[in-house]
Amino acid sequence: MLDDTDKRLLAALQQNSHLTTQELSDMLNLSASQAGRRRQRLEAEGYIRNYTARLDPARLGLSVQAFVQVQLGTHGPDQSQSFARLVNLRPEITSAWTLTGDADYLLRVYCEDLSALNSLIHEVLLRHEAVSRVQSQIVMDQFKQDAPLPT
Amino acid sequence: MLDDTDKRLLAALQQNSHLTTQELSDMLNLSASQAGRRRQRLEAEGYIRNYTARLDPARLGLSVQAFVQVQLGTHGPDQSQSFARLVNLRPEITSAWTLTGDADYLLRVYCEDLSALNSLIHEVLLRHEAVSRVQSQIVMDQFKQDAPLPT
DNA sequence: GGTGAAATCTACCTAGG
DNA sequence: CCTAGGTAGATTTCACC
Repeated sequence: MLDDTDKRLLAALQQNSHLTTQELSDMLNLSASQAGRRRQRLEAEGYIRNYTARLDPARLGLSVQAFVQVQLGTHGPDQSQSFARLVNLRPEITSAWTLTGDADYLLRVYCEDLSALNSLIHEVLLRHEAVSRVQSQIVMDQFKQDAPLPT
Repeated sequence: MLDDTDKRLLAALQQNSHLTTQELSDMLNLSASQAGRRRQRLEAEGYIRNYTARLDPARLGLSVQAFVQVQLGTHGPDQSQSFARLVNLRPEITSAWTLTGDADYLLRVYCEDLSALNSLIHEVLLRHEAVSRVQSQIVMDQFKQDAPLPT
């Protein structure tokens, strides 16, 4: 199980994974070798899935973010698989979840502009045979952003 | 602007930010010094916001993920600020967005179990004076997960 | 908890277009 | 003059004590 120091270490790495073991050890009141050893143990035990770089969407020219809810009209496994393949092909769709409810999907999308979002909805999603309804909501502001997981 | 090598570098770092400059240079057919320099330049120009560790929610005992939509009944700036403060206080809420529509919020939450989610909804969110409606959908499956941003 | 060898990063230097 | 590749000193990691 995780003690309090483990939790603080995981919280710190979620905010900045480029902390050195020396910096970590200062934050946790540990020696550098102990901080490094804890990090290795938490990685080996599967608490840390991977280390990633977060980009700035606006800096990349991706000015429109949206969540798109999709409902399928026909609910067979074939339709679901075909829809999943479509989702995986589209780079604007960065994440996709299956939600409780009747074949209800939630997509997170990043587009250059509104017309690209509309094109995705009308010329890609609604064109798919199994899709019965699409509803999008554009993100105006993200006022809490990827806070550390509650441990 | 970004050339093709920059884009591939950013895509690689989004999937594994612990790649060494040597590994990056192999992937990009560059020398190690050039790969490191490009990385520095992209950081300095603001394309990379930060480097983070992604944890495994299930490994941490967070077995329930959900998206919660919240509508406020009264729409003044005071109510919004008060609601934003509440959101920031709750560790289960890891992200929060303001969406198009009338004071409509989307929250991403991670809970230990269903009862913790219900407690968050009924004893925290619905207790707030400005909240008029709360609708939650539980994540059954994430079939696309934080793909690299389309560059 | 500490230490040292190995790996890694990065500032500087040189070469080529 | 700008971009690419090489090198060496400094930093960081990690296996061992």
